[in-house]
Amino acid sequence: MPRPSLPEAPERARGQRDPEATQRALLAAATAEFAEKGLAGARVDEIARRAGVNKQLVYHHFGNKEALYRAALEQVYSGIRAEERALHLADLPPEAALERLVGFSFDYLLDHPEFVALLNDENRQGAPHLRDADGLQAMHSPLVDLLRETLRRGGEAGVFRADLDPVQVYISIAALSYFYFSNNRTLSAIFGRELGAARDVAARRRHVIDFTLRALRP
Amino acid sequence: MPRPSLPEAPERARGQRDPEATQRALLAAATAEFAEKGLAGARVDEIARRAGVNKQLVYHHFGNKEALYRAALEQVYSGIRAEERALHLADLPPEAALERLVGFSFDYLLDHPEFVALLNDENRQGAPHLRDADGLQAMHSPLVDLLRETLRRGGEAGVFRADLDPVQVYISIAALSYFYFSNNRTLSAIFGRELGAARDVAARRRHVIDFTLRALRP
DNA sequence: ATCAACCAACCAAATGGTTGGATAGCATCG
DNA sequence: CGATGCTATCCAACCATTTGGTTGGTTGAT
Repeated sequence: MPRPSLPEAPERARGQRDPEATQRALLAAATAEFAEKGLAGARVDEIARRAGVNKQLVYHHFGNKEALYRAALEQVYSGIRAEERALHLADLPPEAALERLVGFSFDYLLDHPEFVALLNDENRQGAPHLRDADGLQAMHSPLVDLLRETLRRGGEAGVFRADLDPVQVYISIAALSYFYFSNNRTLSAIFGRELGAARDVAARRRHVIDFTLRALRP
Repeated sequence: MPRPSLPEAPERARGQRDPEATQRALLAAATAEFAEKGLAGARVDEIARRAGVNKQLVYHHFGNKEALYRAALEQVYSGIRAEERALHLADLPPEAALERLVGFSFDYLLDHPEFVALLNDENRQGAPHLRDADGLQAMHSPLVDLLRETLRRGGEAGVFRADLDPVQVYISIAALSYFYFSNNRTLSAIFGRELGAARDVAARRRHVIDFTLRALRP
């Protein structure tokens, strides 16, 4: 049985209510709109249209445009955190664990361009919405702890340097993948090469893993 | 004799004209405004106010808001390209040359936050303005050629791997510095540590150089 | 050398489409 | 029936762009 509605639109029998589905639809529409156009460029009318609901429901359920933006930000953040927590690296030998960690960082950004776009916009503004987000404490990525432990194990086993700062390494791992996606279009323009093509993406993935592992060797 | 005017405002004796100074002032004001608020968030009124000229001059000299944005983008790009061309690496041994190259990339972004901010905004939009910029051909960074040559020399001397792709290495070098600055606020929030402080910036600079040089070793 | 024509630089105010948000009322659920 | 989800309609503020000019420098014919 095919669903004719937009993917984001809540399915609602005539005259029925489903506030949770409405909020989900609004959040999904908002995430897409804010990712495409940023906070300033996004239009509340368009978000409501995409969600298939009346514009006033934005104000009813979220308060105002900026609060909706904050909700979208928090949601994409909690999305990546959830997947990060599902990574189990303790079972793997240090080098394999690190390869999985780096690969995960790369793959997640590849699969979630809206995360990159939203974070880009938020950072250009100076991250004012993330600063006073509720779950800021819980936002600290579990990856840093996983990384710290992996580096420690690798240091003991003699496959990694022993004097590594996990925070610096974490930032570098994130950087090598994030920059490739966030600046993909300008890089493609500069190099006259379509870096978004599957072939180039795969080559970049290999390079990032290789580059990182080599940098960590003793 | 102190000048009471804003730094961006053209000095103009009463009733005098100076179209070039006006355009410079508008470009400077536009760069700052677009960097702070993005294309969508920037206000033409505010740009004119910052430049100390009448709003209509934006239209007289540049055509419209988007053309002014493009001009600002092209200007910041030509700024970094100019400094890149001033780098002479051929005289240095490969490792020293690479250290200088990486250090330059880092320092330039540190000193030019408006470059990072503008590029962030342009990329989130999908880089439509850079795509049809006039000097696209001339935009190809001379750094890639410098890097290619440096890697070749290092490969022959046995201090670098011989199978390195200069484009991938260039992207990685740019990434390690760019991401730190572009995402500085969210990283600071996540780690609860002020990564913009001079101490942290210096530590990052050392890390980036070290990380890169180690990754390139045979 | 003078001056009238011309045009770029400049300005204040108007325009009109857009947009975030408000108001008022209807519908449905518990 | 009271509270909450929801819709239609409205509106004041905002904002990019246009209009309709004035002003000052330059040019070329006299």
